Amino acid sequence: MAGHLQPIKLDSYRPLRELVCECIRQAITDGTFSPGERLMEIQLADEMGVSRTPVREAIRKLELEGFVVMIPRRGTYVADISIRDITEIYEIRACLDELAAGLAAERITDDELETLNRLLVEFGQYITAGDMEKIVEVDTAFHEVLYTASRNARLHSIINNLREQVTSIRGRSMSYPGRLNDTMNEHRILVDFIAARDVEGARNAARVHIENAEHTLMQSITPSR
Amino acid sequence: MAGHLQPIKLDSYRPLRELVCECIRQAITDGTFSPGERLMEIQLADEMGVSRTPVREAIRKLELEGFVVMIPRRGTYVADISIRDITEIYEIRACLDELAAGLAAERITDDELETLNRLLVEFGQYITAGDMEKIVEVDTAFHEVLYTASRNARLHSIINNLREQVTSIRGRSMSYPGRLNDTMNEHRILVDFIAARDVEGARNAARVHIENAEHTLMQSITPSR
DNA sequence: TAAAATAATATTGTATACACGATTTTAAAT
DNA sequence: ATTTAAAATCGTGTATACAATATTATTTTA
Repeated sequence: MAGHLQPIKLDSYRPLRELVCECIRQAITDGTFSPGERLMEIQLADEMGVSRTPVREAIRKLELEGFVVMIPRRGTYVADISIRDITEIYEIRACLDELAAGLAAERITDDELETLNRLLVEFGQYITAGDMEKIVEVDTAFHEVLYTASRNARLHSIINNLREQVTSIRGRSMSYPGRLNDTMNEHRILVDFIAARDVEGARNAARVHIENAEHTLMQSITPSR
Repeated sequence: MAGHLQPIKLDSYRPLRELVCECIRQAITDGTFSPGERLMEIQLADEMGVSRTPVREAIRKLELEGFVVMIPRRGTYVADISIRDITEIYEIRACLDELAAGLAAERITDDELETLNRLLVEFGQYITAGDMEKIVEVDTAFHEVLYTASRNARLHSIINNLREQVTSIRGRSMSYPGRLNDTMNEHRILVDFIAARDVEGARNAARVHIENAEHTLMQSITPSR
């Protein structure tokens, strides 16, 4: 096993299974658990200081979200992401992000537009400062506002899920030379189209952005082949 | 409570939670449980002759799939579908079915194409015979082959989930005058474009089909307003 | 020594027991 | 009669216990 999990702090009012689920998901996306690694219920439960019951329910959820793979009677394994997976995910995302951008161009509020512009400025500042943690935070906030502006909660959650499925490897893509600035520029273009209420322009900008992101991700995964 | 559930037959090798999950999902989609109805774990467990554990895990899954809504410490309720939900779902489906049709036009095998044509013929025969059960069966098989042909398993499962979320009310849409024949014709057009490997044509046909299905569904839900 | 069979162990699947919180019912007071 | 408070009831949340199965280790046999 790669690393440790911190014990669950049950200060919250939320069900344990939720906390446990987030804890394991976090551990998967931040690399504490490696792809293919086996997750054993008793071990996880002990490390987090809870019983197997909430752990099991959390694992069921993670299975649906695609973070783990369950083989009945055999156990649970951290999902391994393949080239094929990335292709599938970005095939769908190109389509859904295009949809979301078009809807946002029609439905976004002035407040949200202002927030997007502010986040873009912050994004640039953190690139200059080289603060990776903040960059990820601002990027996440940016997409959150964008997808909210589509006014389609299901669309929002489907895209979020697809995004999360590649978070474990997105780090590599972000450290790809020049990719951060490209990302910012592509976001800038997208926001400008949305601000102009140009649906077609926004859709194209979104598609281009996703296709570039996929391309970089692929490059950073298969570096020297 | 509306109706009864049959006890789970554990002839199978699959985990109980899977069987229980399908049983409850079936009961929701076929109307045994009404929207808004409360689902109580002990009661469900007793009716199916199992313990609460697999029932709970099944409910977690159904929550992720959108069939039930859980309020912590309060209970589980059958999800109620609203006009807003339908709008959201079909907004996404128009986009994803378009994608799937385009991919299928590129990737379908001759065998699959043959199957689609055969299913279309059967569809027409069952319309003439007025056999609703068989119509649903053939329709499901048709879409299954189509989405498989897209060669994108995630896309397949996302669309399937969106489809299932409206199954509880799709019955009304299917009994809408003339809709079945329209459906068949639209499928015919789609298959012809796919057979001709015409990606753009297939995409358009798919979009039109979904938009029409949504329109009919809306009509049949708000009949006299 | 290698392969197969059998025993031991570990882990998942399911059931049950207990704890906590919410809701409802009942009683009392205004 | 209505409102409030308290207690009882009911259901979910969590923990633990038991059963079934898969894996590993060991022993036996070729």
